[in-house]
Amino acid sequence: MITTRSGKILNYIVRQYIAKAVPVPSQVIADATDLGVSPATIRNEMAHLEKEGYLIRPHTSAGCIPSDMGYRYYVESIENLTLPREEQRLISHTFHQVEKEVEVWVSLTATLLAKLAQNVAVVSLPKSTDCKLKHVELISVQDSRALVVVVIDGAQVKQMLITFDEPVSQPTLSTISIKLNSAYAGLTSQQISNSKIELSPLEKKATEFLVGIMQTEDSKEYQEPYLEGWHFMLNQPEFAHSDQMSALMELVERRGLLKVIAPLSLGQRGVHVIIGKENQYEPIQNCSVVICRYGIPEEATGTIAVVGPTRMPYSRTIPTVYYLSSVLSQLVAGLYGREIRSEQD
Amino acid sequence: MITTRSGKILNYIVRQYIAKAVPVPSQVIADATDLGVSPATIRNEMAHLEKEGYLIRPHTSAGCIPSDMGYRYYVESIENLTLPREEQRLISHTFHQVEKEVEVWVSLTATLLAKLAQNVAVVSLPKSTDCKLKHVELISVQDSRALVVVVIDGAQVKQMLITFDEPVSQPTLSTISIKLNSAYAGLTSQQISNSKIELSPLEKKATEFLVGIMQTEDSKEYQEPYLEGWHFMLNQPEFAHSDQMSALMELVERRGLLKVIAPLSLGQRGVHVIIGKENQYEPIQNCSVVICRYGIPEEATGTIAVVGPTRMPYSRTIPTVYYLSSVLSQLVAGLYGREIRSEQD
DNA sequence: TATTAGCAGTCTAAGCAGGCGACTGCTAAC
DNA sequence: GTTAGCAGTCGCCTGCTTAGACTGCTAATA
Repeated sequence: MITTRSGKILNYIVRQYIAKAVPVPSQVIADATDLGVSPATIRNEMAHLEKEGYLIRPHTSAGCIPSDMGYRYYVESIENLTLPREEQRLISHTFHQVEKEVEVWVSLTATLLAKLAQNVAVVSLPKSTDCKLKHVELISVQDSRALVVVVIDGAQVKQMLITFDEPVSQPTLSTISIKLNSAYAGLTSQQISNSKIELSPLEKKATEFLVGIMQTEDSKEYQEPYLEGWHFMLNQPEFAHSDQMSALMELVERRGLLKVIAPLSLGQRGVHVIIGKENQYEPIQNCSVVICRYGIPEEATGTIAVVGPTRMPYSRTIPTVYYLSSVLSQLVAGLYGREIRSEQD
Repeated sequence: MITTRSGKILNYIVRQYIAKAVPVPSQVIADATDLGVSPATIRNEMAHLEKEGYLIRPHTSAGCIPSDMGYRYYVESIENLTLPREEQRLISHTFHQVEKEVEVWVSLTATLLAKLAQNVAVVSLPKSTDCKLKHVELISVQDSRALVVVVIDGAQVKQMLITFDEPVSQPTLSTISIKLNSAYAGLTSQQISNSKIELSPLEKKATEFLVGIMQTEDSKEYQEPYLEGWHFMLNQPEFAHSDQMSALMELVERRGLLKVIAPLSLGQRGVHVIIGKENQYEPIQNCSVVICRYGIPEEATGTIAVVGPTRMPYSRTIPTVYYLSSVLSQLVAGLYGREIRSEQD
């Protein structure tokens, strides 16, 4: 059971350890806090906290470091912080200066987040649940080859090469484009493949590809997120000289990171923190993940997250993730022709 | 001056050191080579090679390791190897199984290359020197907002959000698209902005954006290459416990790697190897780069490279890079409606 | 002159002992 | 419940020693 005083002590230990990465001795706590008690008393409390699992002692004659439980307590105590106005302004300013493209926004978010959180940032593109066709265009590349360009609701653009059995001219392709657009605009891949309009063989083939692209898009979960900030992690004392780093990177490069962390945030609003062993997958069990969904619920959402050592400056990371997610949400809402009121304004 | 015998010895030392990562003693050389001389003689030769700068001795009582010069000698002696037929087939097979998209090809190349070379692979998208417009399309997103989708020669598709001063309907946008296409198709950004046709204010604005996108594309040098294989590098004994890794990663994440290595291969055909201090930039001076251009010279080219420790299996890496570059060249040629004969078939 | 055997010399890596310093845990007093 | 004080523990650093791995040199040999 945690009392007011032991809570204060635990809190201080976590903050101090996050800042300095060395075990915190009782003397320092007595000096730095306003509890007005001696180191000996602090030690008694520390012994309690250790017994209850909030602290870990690397060895008998050393100070304490927080356990996952200790971090958890700390994180619960600091939630709903907001980013200083000043930084908020700086961030939105940066977004106003770049091209208006989803990819650019997401990539910028990753860069900013990595820099601000001094850790690995992971940001996925917003993904529609069941994407709707906005526009399709066929463009000749070579005699019998053409490019199918598909614009999906939410300003996503996908393309694919298609090879017909015979040479097809651009005018023919344009005619097909017009027909497909008028027939399919606004529909989902499901609806398109169910539609019963008359199609020439060429149109049929184009439709097949169109449906294929949209289905790929529908089934694409958490692919190729934007990743930044590896070097920050390598600079952390707990990773610099270990080979855990290598395992983590391999996970990432096999496109596994988002698959591992994203499900944790599904269906829940707000920022979530997963600490150490709370993670299900071994390679990140000495990491913490600060994660949040963004976008328009039920329509198009993405994931934004920070991965770092459990010893992570949560009090900065959490509001940063939160603010960036709300900025991204607003931008994405624009693409879908919606306006959402930011909760933070 | 290198004699036949000292050449053989140097060669063996390099191969052995690449394989084992430990200094090579004279005894081992005497045992493993067919020179029929004693370790003492080998030592004399080694002393020569050291004096001339081909070898380095980590300390007096240790075997030798190759210097950059030593690696250079070795690399010169093994160039124009080819990949075994079997592996070639395996690779092209893999390419036949994926979607026909440049991004997918390039990404697959990076993945394969990293795995085959067991090091960091860097592959940039092919870039046209002066890109030509293939097709442009305006698609309504929200009342006064639209998406400009631009297809560039070579199957690259770019898009950008545009905001008009007033709401514009999709039919109006379609009309503009048709006009712009008939006027601009096949032209470069230069030619488009010079063209003197009558334009409505809306068309003018669309043209501005179109030109903007194309110019961005023209000026985009070596941006956002596909990178894979970091974890292999972390596993290398020379990087596992050093912080050179961190510097290298930072360089990469500031989008600097290709800028650093790509100029080295410009205007030259074939595979190039840059060893250690031959690199101009400090963070990669203990790395080697195996690099090659691919694509259609004077039209659209990209870069494919492997970055790894100077102690790198060149005899595998060089042919792998070469073969993958020729595969990519052929694929890209298809997109531009050309056929090139592979030099390797 | 080129090669070689043999040995002394050099340097690393690994293991051990001792001392120092940093904290804690405990105890007994307040 | 709190505290001072002290004994005890443990990690870390230093210096020392030893074993082992190679080389460089020298003098003999073909």
